[in-house]
Amino acid sequence: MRPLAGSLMDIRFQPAKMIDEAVRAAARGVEGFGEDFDPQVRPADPRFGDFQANGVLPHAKRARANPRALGSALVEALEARAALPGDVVTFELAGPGFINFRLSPAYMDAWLARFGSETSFREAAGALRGGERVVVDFSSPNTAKEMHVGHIRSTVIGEAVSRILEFCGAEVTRDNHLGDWGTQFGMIIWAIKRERFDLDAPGADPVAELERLYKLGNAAYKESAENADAIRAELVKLQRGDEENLRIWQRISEVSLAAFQRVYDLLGVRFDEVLGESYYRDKVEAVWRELEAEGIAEASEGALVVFHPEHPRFKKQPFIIRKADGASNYATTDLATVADRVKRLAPDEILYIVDARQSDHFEQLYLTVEKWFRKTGRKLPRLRHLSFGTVLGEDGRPIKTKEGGSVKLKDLLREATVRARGVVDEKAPDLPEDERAAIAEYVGIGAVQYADLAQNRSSDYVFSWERVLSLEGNTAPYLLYAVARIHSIFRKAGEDPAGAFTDASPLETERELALARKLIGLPSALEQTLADYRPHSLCGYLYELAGEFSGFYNAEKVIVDDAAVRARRLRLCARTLAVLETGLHLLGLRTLSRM
RNA sequence: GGGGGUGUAGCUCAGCAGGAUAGAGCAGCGGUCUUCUAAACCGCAGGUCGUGGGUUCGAGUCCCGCCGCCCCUGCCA
Repeated sequence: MRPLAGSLMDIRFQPAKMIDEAVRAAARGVEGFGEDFDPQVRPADPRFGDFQANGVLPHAKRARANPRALGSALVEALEARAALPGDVVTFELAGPGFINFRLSPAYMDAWLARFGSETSFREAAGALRGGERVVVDFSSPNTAKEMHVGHIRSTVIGEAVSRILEFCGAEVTRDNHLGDWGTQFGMIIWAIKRERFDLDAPGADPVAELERLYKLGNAAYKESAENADAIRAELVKLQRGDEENLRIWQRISEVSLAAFQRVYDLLGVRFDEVLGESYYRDKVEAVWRELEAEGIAEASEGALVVFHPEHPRFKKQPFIIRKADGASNYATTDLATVADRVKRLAPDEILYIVDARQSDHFEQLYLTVEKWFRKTGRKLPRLRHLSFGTVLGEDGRPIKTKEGGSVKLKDLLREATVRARGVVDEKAPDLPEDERAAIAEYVGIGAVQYADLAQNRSSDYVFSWERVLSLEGNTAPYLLYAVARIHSIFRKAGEDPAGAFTDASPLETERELALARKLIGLPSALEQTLADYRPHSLCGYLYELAGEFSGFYNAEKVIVDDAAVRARRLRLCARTLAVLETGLHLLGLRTLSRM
């Protein structure tokens, strides 16, 4: 005999799944439902319950049946099966044919007892994406240049998506696909040699020096044909493997990476692989050879291109994989990259966290890879371009400095910290200096990360310091404050959030139940976030949870004399803390115990 | 010209494969600190969901037309 789908002895991390399975099983025995019936179990408006099944309505429509009649037959079958006993969840037919489900307070207590820490959440969530291998391609700055605001969304979203995937059981490879083999190197190398610039003593701000040298070379290139020839010659020497130029190039990469790493450390970003375009330089020949041999690529206007005759647009718009001058471009390296990743890592999915302007490029890349891999018998992973919009200034134009240049990421993060410091000094002047500095960094940088993540990634967003660092609304400071307040409660109570709270009496008040309901919504929030890789879903959930907590905190005294009430409220606090901290960590933020 | 994105409250945004009375925050107005952090909470007010059709029991969500803004459209990435 199969164990019951739900019982207080066997608490599932995802109550929605428990309900879904029970409804499907019940439907199999009811006239009018087929195997294809999808109950469409969703989190519900609290007015109606914890979950609702909407599937009866569209099913009745297809079957030209009365939805109420179908619905009540299904509800009866559900009652008869006892897979969802009344001490676990109650349900009823409502409205035109919805089925509303309400988890019992006893079930909520049991859930809170069973799942209580980042570790237990991680274990349970591991089923969501267990066994999948995913490559996440993100950040990808160009060496010899500063990281600027243009890199922030890719970096922050990529890290958050990676963390969430890992948390849900996937085996993730984070790859920083650096732009480290471009034409800029001819200019820089030329300028470095001319200045006899010492790359081993590059000064306080090495990347700024590199940018200066690049500009010098760039100006010289335009200045005279003689310079231009010399600069091109340096690039050719590098690409042919000239030892000195390769050594300079290598040093430039090291200096750049060290600077990137400082930004990554602030943002909590790490990579498993840093394979820039240079890594693929001996792999592009094979791409050209294979695509030509398979008849996928053709010569056109001197270049090697791929057309897709079956596609309305790409039958005319070429995917250029070799320039007329014989050089590779990013299409070439992206093709080589997919082949290399498939060979080494055999991923099920590759995610490209790249801005929306490059969607044509990725569409063409996928079409090409599909044909190429099919013909050559390679395993085709799912390829997904997770596009995102532009960061705009308050004038609605892409964000720039007053001078019109691009805003450097390290300057942005520094300004965030400085601004946050001002608030900390005002709000918490009694804390020691070093702690105020730490709070300012966590809050300031977290605020910038969060502002980016809380926004639906597909739209542009307007960056405003006032809103980012606001202490109200869906912001990092608000969430971090909620976390700090909960820590404070435990300090005051002299208890440990990791405690067992065995004395806890059953949840009772409306506020308690509402908060518990929201806590149990974590799995649904993770699922929804993963469904389309949109971290703002998780942000929205955390914000609602923090709001629910604030309401609870304001209405119900936690530290009370009655030991049982105190224990159950402390347990709610501990669980809220665990979910908030888990969620914020998944987004890449660092949390605080005081602020 | 073709394609993609976007248009929801004064502002910034949510609204999950169509589902129950469209939600937040800011700004505005009014309340709440002798009690666990007031960086908080509670309340009031604010909407022809760009626009015109269509599909159906039901449309902010799907389809078609139109309008505004952003972006892409052969050798940058």
